[in-house]
Amino acid sequence: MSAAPKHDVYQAIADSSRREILILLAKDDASIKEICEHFSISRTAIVKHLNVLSEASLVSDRKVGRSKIYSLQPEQLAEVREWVSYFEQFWDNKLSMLRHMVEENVKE
Amino acid sequence: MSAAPKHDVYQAIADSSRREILILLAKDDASIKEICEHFSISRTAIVKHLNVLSEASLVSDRKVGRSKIYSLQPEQLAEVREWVSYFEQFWDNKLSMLRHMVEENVKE
DNA sequence: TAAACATAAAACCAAATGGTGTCATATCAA
DNA sequence: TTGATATGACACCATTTGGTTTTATGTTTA
Repeated sequence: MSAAPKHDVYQAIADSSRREILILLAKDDASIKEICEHFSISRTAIVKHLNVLSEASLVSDRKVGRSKIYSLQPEQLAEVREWVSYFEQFWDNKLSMLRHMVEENVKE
Repeated sequence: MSAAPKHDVYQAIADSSRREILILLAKDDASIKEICEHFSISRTAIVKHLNVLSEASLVSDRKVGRSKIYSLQPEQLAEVREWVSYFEQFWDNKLSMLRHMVEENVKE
């Protein structure tokens, strides 16, 4: 569907600032300036984090006037979800059993 | 429940060698030597990865004779699963809706 | 006891990471 | 047109990361 991401999604979500940015964007699209207002670090640092998220295809952006608006694009998180779910059988409980059963049935 | 991990779980799973080690340990406990046999990097590098996983409480170890046996301890992955699942509502489908509904009911 | 084995520990290194500050460019508004 | 605003682009820095090699220690086993 798209070029191989330079930064993989695991690396992208390894940083807590980047995870916070994703949570922010889940609530609403935001410009760089708006995102910066939620953090104490410099704009340059935020932009770097946004670039990492962008390379991992976790966000998209569009230019509007002099603003650059970022949107959440969470599809790549599915890879993480699937990787983690492999391990659920080892720490398990009724809930994850049910989830596994449901997913297996749906896939068929 | 336990001391705060020095390395958090997101950082621990950010590296692909460490993810592979976890997959390996999911199949069976293994000594450092056995783990090394699955990789081309040096034993020292493997030991460092194991230390990171250990600090994140994703593995435990026990000494048996001259061997050190590592075991998977996947409970901390629940944090990642929960974080990721927050985003499912933004990309997913009937399946995640069902999952969310099921979980909400179970928790009550 | 001596050789072989499995791990531990330390010193070192290049590159990546997460951060900074400064200056330039484009756009909007008065 | 001019000033304020929002972003882009650099250059720089300290620390961490992922890797190496070398040397030492503890444990079997022949």
